[in-house]
Amino acid sequence: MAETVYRKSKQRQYILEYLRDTDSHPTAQMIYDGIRDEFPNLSLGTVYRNLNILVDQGQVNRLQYGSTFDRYDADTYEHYHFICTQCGKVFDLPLEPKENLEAAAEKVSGHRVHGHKIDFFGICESCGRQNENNAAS
Amino acid sequence: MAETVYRKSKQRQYILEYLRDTDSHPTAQMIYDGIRDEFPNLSLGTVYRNLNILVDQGQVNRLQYGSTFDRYDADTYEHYHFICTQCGKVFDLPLEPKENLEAAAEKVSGHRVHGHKIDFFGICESCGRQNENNAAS
DNA sequence: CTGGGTGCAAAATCTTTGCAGATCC
DNA sequence: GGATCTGCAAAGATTTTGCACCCAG
Repeated sequence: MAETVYRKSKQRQYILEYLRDTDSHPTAQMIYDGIRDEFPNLSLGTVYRNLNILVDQGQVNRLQYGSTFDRYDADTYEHYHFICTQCGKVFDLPLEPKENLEAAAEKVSGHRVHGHKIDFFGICESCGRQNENNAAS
Repeated sequence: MAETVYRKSKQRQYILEYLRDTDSHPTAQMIYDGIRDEFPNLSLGTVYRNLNILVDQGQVNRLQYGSTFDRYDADTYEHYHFICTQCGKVFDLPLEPKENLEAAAEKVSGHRVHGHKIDFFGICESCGRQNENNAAS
C-alpha cells in the first residue's frame, strides 16, 4: 500500500465528497448507508478499503490512533499519553493537566465540558535509534 | 450494571494489581497472557468482564472514548473534537492548535513528537437541554 | 493490456453474552 | 440461599481479505 499508484474511482471520490459535505464524523457504516442510493451495489468492504486509502493519502483522518483495540491504564490521576506510530507503544507524559483548555473549549462550543485527553504521537526514542542504525548501514 | 453491588474476586483483584504494576498500557489480551500463570483456567471473557467493571468503578481508564468503531473526518486542518458522552456525537472545536504543547511534550518525554490531538468530553448542548426538561417534569 | 478497483462472501479480529456450576456474603 | 462471578463456547460487532470480473490509464 506504500508504493501503489492510486487510480480514480467514482466510489472513492464520492466517499470523499460525502465526508467533506458532512460534519457528523460518520462511521464506515454511516457512509455506506449515506451513499447507498448513489451506488446501489456498493459493498461495505469497498467503503472500508477506500477509507483506508483516503487516510493513507492524508485526505481523511481516522479519529483514533494507535492500535485497533482498547488499552487500559490504572493511573486514575490526570495525565496525557504519547503513542509511537511505529511500534504502537503507549507512554505516560508527566505534563501537568491544562485545565484552562477546558474553559476555552466550553466557551467556543457551548457544550458542558467535563474532561479532556491529549494524545501526542510521533516516533519514540527507541524506534528513533533503530531507524538511525538502519539508515547508517 | 448500575445498581449492582460488586463482590470481591481474586481474578479482578489480580487484574487490577497487574495494571497497577505495569506502565505498558496493556490490551485485554496482554493482561490475559500476563496473568495466565496465576490463573491457568482464566478465560478472556472474564478479563473483559472485569475490565468493564473496573472502568465502571473508576479504578481503571480505557484509553479511548466514544463508540467502539472508527469515525472519519475530511477536515485535514488541525482541529480538536468534543465528544458527547451521552449521545456519542462528535463536534469540531474551533480552537487554535496549541503548538507549544508538542514542544513541551517532546521535552519531558525525549520522544520525537509529530502531532497531537485533543478530545474534550462532556454533555452537548442538546443533551443538556433534554436532561433539564426531563428533570423538570 | 495491466494493475488497481469492485462486489460478494468468507475470514479475521476484538468484545460481549448465555449457560451451568462455583463462590462470596 | 441468592446474587455475583467464572470458564467455556457461541454469538456479535467491526474490519479485512480472497476471488473473479470490471474499468482506468
